Amino acid sequence: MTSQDNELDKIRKLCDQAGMKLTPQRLEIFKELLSHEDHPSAELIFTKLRERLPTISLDTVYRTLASFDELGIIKKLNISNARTLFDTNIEQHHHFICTKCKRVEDIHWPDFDKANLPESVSALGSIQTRHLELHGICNQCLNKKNKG
Amino acid sequence: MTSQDNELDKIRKLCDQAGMKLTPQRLEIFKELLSHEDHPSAELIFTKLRERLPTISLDTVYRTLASFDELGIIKKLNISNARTLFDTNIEQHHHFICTKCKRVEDIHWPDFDKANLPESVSALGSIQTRHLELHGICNQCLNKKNKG
DNA sequence: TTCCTGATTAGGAATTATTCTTAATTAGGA
DNA sequence: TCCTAATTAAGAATAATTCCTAATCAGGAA
Ligand SMILES: [Mn+2]
Ligand SMILES: [Mn+2]
Ligand SMILES: [Zn+2]
Ligand SMILES: [Zn+2]
Repeated sequence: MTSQDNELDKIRKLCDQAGMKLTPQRLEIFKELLSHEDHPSAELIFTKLRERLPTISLDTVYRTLASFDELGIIKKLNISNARTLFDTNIEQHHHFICTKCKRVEDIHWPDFDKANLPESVSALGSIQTRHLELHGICNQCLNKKNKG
Repeated sequence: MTSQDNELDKIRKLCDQAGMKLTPQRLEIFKELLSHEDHPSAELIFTKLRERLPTISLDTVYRTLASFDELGIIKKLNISNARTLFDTNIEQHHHFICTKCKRVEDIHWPDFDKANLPESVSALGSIQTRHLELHGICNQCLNKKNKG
């Protein structure tokens, strides 16, 4: 059993539990997501997918990604005010964002994930998730600067 | 000398340093920002401002807020994929965001601001700012739920 | 099988936040 | 006063996302 089969089992179960049909479109969007390790946009998924599924519509991609987000299969990100990105990695992690080239890299920091929040925070409400954004200049952009 | 005079001095100096004229529009937008302790949108500033400056244009508000952001007078926030919010508080701080009502509250956590980042992070590039987003349900929404 | 029903989709129109274009206005310096 | 560069108002344009609707699909009942 390949790792993809494993993932396909997962989506079948999740759709079933949610009472959502696993249509060919949903299945293909899911498979396309599997081939992206990073943070694709709906537009990118749509464009790639159209190569082998020419009749897919952008609306279906948006709708399906929203459903997948609700099911917890992917995560919608709000890290730029341009297009929404989707995270194919649902493990708890954070992000580094290059202010020059907008590159988004995963950051893992389990010690921080476990750290207690200040007391003043619990006074605001019930906290469910924490997400750290580190902004700066990535190495690639730093190199360009030094050379150019 | 009132606290507002103090702030007005600040904007005069900053505009001067940046070689940017302090036009009546920019001054009024700045004064309007002073009256918002929270995270107003460009639209809100525009609407409020139009009451006493009926000819102001939305474009000028957007342009000026972008300039103020570049000068470091305010901070553009990307916490939702709806309208951009601007932070009138430029001191280092973080945010709690209610997933129900979209309320945005400031969080101060100086110990975290001083904490060293993991080594793997410095390998990605040069970090300039850190911004933590805590997502959850605010007390007001929790109360509504219990009552309703 | 055939019919019915509800879910889903494709396609395009609509929405909406933001930016762009352009002509008019402003203010300061020669 | 005249010139020039910066800035503005107004509305058009852009672009990401959502909405609308008719067509398609799939599963169950008859
Ligand atoms: Mn990620
Ligand atoms: Mn704030
Ligand atoms: Zn970069
Ligand atoms: Zn709330």
